[in-house]
Parts: sequence; C-alpha cells; structure tokens
Amino acid sequence: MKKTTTLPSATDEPKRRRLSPDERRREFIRKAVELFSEEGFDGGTRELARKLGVTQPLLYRYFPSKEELINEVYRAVYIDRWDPGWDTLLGDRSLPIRPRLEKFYRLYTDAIFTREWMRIYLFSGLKGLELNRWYVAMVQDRILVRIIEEYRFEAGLPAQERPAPAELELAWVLHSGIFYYGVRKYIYESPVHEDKDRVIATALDVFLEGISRVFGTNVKVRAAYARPSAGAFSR
Amino acid sequence: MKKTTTLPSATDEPKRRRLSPDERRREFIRKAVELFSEEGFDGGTRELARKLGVTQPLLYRYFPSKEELINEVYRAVYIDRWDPGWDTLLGDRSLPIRPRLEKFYRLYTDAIFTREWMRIYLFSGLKGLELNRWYVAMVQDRILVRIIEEYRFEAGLPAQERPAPAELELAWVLHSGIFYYGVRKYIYESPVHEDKDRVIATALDVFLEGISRVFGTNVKVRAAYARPSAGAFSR
DNA sequence: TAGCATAGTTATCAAACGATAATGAATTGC
DNA sequence: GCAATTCATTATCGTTTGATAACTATGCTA
Repeated sequence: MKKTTTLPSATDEPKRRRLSPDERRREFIRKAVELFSEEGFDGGTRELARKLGVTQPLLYRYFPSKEELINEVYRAVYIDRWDPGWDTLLGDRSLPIRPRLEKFYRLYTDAIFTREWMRIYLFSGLKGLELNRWYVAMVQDRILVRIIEEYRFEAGLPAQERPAPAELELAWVLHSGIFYYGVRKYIYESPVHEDKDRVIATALDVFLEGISRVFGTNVKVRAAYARPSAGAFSR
Repeated sequence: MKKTTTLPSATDEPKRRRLSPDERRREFIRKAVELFSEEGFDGGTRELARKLGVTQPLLYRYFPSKEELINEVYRAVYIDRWDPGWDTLLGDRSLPIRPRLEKFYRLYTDAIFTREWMRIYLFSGLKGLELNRWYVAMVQDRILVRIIEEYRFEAGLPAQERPAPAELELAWVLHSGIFYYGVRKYIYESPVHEDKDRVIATALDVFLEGISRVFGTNVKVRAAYARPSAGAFSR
C-alpha cells in the first residue's frame, strides 16, 4: 500500500532530501564519528544510515567500502583536531616554561578530552594500526621532545641532539598522567576532580619541582603560578 | 568418503580427545582470553573452537551463552590476577615509603603489563561495563588512597578520614603515568625504555620529591634508593 | 516545461554470526 | 564385555553483516 505521489504537506518533511555530494559526504563522516565512537568500528552501516535518515546502500555512493569511511573518521579525529599552533606555543620562549606548559596542556586537553576523541583513539589503538604508532610518535616528537628541550634551556642545561631515553620516559609519565585523567572521565566515566586545569597545574608543579630536585637542576617553576588546592598535603 | 573406524596410528592424534569437563572448561576460558585479547569480544566462537581443536557447538555444553564465557574471561583477568598481598605490602611500615612503592609497582606491573591483560582491560573499558568502574574504584581505594595515607604518615602529617580530592588526583597522575608505559608497550607497541623498573623508580623519585616541595612537606625519599639514569637532566 | 544527470531508493546476495537439535563415539561402572 | 553415561560431532536455523544491481524521483538547466 504505497502512498500515491502527493505534494508534501506543510508538516511533512520531504521523503527525499537531496543534498550536495560534499554535504552528504561530510554528514556521513560526522555521524560515523558519533557512531563508531560509541559502538566501535563494528558499528553497523545500517545504523549509521538510520542516524542520517537515509538508506544503507547510499553509503556506497560516497565511500567504496566501510574501511574507507573509517579512514576518513581517523582523519577527522586524528589530523583535523591537531592544532599546529601547539608547536609554536611550546617553543615560545617569551613565556616561562611553567605557564607555557600550563597553557599548552589546557589547550591540548580542551581539544582531545571529549568522549568522541578518547573512544575513537582507544578503539583505533586496539586495532593496532600504523596510524596509531604514527600518532604516538608525533606526540613524542612534537610535544615531549619539545618539553624536554625547553626545560633544559630554561634550566641552563646544554642543548643536545635528542633527549636521553630516561628523559623521554619522564616526559611520558607526565603526559600520560594528564592524558589518563581524560580516560577516567570519558571512557570509564569515573568521578574525577572536576577542575581539569587545576589538576593539570598541580601535576605540572610536582613534575617540574620533582625533576629539578632529582636531577639537581634548579628552575624557578612555582612562583605565582602554582596554587595547590587548600589543604592538600599541607599542614 | 569417510575413514572406517581404525585404531589411531602412532603418528596420528586421535580424532576426538575427550577431556574432563573441568579441564575443557578451563581450556575454553584460557583460549578465550587469548582470542578476545586479540580480536576483542567480537571474536567468533568458531575461531575460538578452532584454536581448541574442537567444533563450535561444544562451547554451548560448557557455557549457556557467549556472554557467560566473556564473564569468565573477566574473572580470569580482573580478579584472578589481583594479588591481595599488595594491600599488606603497601601498608607495611617496616619498609620506608620509597622502596615500598618501588616494590609494589614492580609487582603490580609485573602482573598487569602483558599484552593480554592490557588489551582485555581496554576492550572491556570501552564496553562501558560496571565491572570497569568497579576496578577503577578498587585501584583508587586499595592503592591510591593507601599511598596517600602512607605518604602522609611518613611525612608526619595528620591522618585524615579520606584523602582530599586534589591528593587523589595527584596519586592518579603518578599511577597513570606508570600504567601508560604498559599501554605504549603492549597496545601501541611503540618503542619504550626497556628497563621498566628503572622508569618506575625515576617516576617515583620525581613524584615524591615533587610533592614534598610543592606541598611543603619534607620526606627523605631519595637516600640510596634513587639512582637516575646517568646524564638525564644532569650536567 | 521537457529532459537529463544523479541523489536516493528497493530488493537482494553471500558470508559470518550465535545458538539449537539430533546424532555419534569414547569412557565409566557393573 | 555390555550397557549407560556423556563428551563431542554434524547439520542447520534465523539474524545480521558489508556490499551490488537495478530502479525511482528530485532538482537543475535548456
């Protein structure tokens, strides 16, 4: 029993909404990020189509295979949300290292601490793709190595070709400590201290003070910036 | 064209190996941990059976559903690999806090830093199960809260009902920093500093020194224990 | 407004999935 | 050594999956 062709009434929305190929394609990717971040990459193409209000085979007009769609999702998450400005910020010596790192991690975590980003990141990590090793390498080269360089500069230590493995690992501990706050909040949905930037600030305090003591360097890191939560670990 | 019933020759293995229910059940769980840690929980029951050298319907003699098998996998990973001795170790005040933490994290990471554990943990985390929030809560209550208590004791700070949120977050940063070393190694398979225990030791140095400076407490933490890698951050 | 290009649909396929029922063979108890 | 028990098999079902082919109808343009 099919409706005969009728003019769409005022309340009805048209049965078929023709979108421009560009627009439709972007919609597919946008909704795919939503779907895959919730269901994983095993999320069905039919459910994806349902979210778009279209039928499933339409997907294959825009992407040759589901795998290709997934690649576009990677791009949307991994590449498009990486701000090249972070690089220059981390190297901006007009700002002391302490507030510089605080600002960087505020911006960086503002970008990646979303349920979508975190889940796509872990899902793709578990797939063991080359892409993930590439991202980890990028974090190391563009963030951690830079942090070490800038710390050494401010501490008056000689520049070096590349950081010692132990230094890198230490930077990883800091970075992971901050990163995992997002995992707890958005993956495990565990209760976390809600003031993200305060948590980051304290972590930076401890890290910078710690390495300056452990390695005998001496960097003024706390000055006016650090303001630990009242009562924590103090008498 | 079926073979008529013959005595199995010396080289042939018997077509059907009858195992005791207990043994077979354990085998199912053991191989399921292998399979699901690689493929995720969408790993097929047919492939699981193939790994065991049996047919797929046999699974349903031992488990009412795949979901029940998965629950047994959780148990095998989450519960069976948690050593209650860690609790007492963390509270053993005959050992100073510094080597105590070093020993604890050596044992703890020896237990969980395997490809199987790490991947099952993340896969199940992404499924958003209650179990995971339970585990995270257990880590917090049995490890992190204890670390804070013991630190405060050694620093001569007054005991408190429960740690301040900021203290907990700080402990999380340490814990996550160490934990993520395992993620990098076993999930992303990125190159890491191979001496795990050295990495942990250094992280503990920085953490303990850091908090003692940031929060004005004064705990002798380095003494003879800390021995940072030569050259790292030092002149 | 006729016609054309194409966005979107319906119908369908083969493969893989978890699960069930009926059958066969190895072990155990007598 | 026979019968009973039960471990393990074969055969198969109903869904769901990614993907293809053929058809429909929308909206632009001549």
